[in-house]
Amino acid sequence: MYALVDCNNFYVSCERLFRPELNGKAVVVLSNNDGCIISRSAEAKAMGIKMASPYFQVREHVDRGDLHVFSSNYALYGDLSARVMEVLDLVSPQVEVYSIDEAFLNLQGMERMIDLDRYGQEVKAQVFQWTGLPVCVGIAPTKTLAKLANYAAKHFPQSLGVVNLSKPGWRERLLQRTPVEEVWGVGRRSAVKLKIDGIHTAEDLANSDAETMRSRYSVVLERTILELRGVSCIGFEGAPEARQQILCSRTFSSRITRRQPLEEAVREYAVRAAEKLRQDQQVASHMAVSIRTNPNAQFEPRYRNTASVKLPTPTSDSRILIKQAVLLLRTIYKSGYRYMKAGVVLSELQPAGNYQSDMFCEDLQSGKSVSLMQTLDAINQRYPRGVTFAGQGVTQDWAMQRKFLSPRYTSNWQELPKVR
DNA sequence: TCTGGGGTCCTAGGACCC
DNA sequence: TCTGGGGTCCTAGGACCC
Repeated sequence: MYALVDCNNFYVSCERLFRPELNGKAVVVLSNNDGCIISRSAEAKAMGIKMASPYFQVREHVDRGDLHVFSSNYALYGDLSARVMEVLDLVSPQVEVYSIDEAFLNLQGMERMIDLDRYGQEVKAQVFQWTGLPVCVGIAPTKTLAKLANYAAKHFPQSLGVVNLSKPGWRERLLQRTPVEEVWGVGRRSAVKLKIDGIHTAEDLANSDAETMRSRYSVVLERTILELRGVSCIGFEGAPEARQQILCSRTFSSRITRRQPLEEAVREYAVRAAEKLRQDQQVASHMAVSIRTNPNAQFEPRYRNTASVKLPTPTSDSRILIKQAVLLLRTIYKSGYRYMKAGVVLSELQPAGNYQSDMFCEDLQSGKSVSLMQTLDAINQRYPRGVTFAGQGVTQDWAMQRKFLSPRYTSNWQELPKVR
């Protein structure tokens, strides 16, 4: 038995926590660079504002004053997320953090000892009391059904935010009422195809022939079908697996037309990726750099390209990664384009200090390199951007735009909320 | 004018081995 | 007219998640 605890409109709820006057108002949070809408309050949804729609399409509402808008503030959301997870750790024996705003609880064996509906209500009340953030809870024998239960808890107010599908009859009724595209694991592409095949509801999907669906769609969809029938195929993962790749990419605040600022950006992303790598105590042996123009632009030349390299020996040294990133960029850079975005991907990751070195190459991960990077990280942790590489650029005019950024209320002494 | 960022898993097809 | 059978590994691309 699983519970899925999911925060309601998480980013919007985080912003409202420190701006309570916005409760009951239409609020949205934008993606990086103030591009798209990625979180909406119930009121914003009711206005017909769609998920992922570009900001400029709803700017009218903002100008009229009937919509409040925030830039993404990940320092704030990350900190509040950690607090929610801490509460869940206290109320549940096993927690699997699934994303920034949701977690699965493993309730195996508990159903015989406690009333699950009441437990769900207690979890919800506890998170709200200790963090101020509203959550909904879905309880069911498989993860896919727990996701569905959570969907129901959010959509049917009479549920009071908790739905338990282990009660007889509930699962069938919910499957009948749920459109197939709301099922976890059914994306846009499959939903279109499923409807052509006459499968419109979660119930239709659960009743379809799993074998046939596997060959017509995929083994992933077959698992979803079994999960909807109550056969658990997706296991509980208490301890998170080591990451397989680290990606750092950003859209620029405005288009870049020269090589030099593009190189700055790529160095910056390589440094960011290397920092994450060291944080995970891993090293990488593969790197890719990609650049692209605006794929949505109708009337200007489009270009996108990626170059990659296998590193001679695995490393997490920023200096080496910067150098490689720039070399890769120079192989794909073409002048005459308006570049919109660049990215760096590190892959083939392994635990640091536990890899096969190359007999014919000098080991890049020498003792001096390790202690230099440790020093760098220690300084920058205390004083963000305290030490940078000159090539990362000083003014970084291309850096992303966040015009509606709220203070880092919980993670920066200078930005603590003031009570008058 | 203006459209995010960071991940995972699966599959098909090519290249290769004996 | 007619050219085997059984594998592995790698990569790119698609689909999905939040």
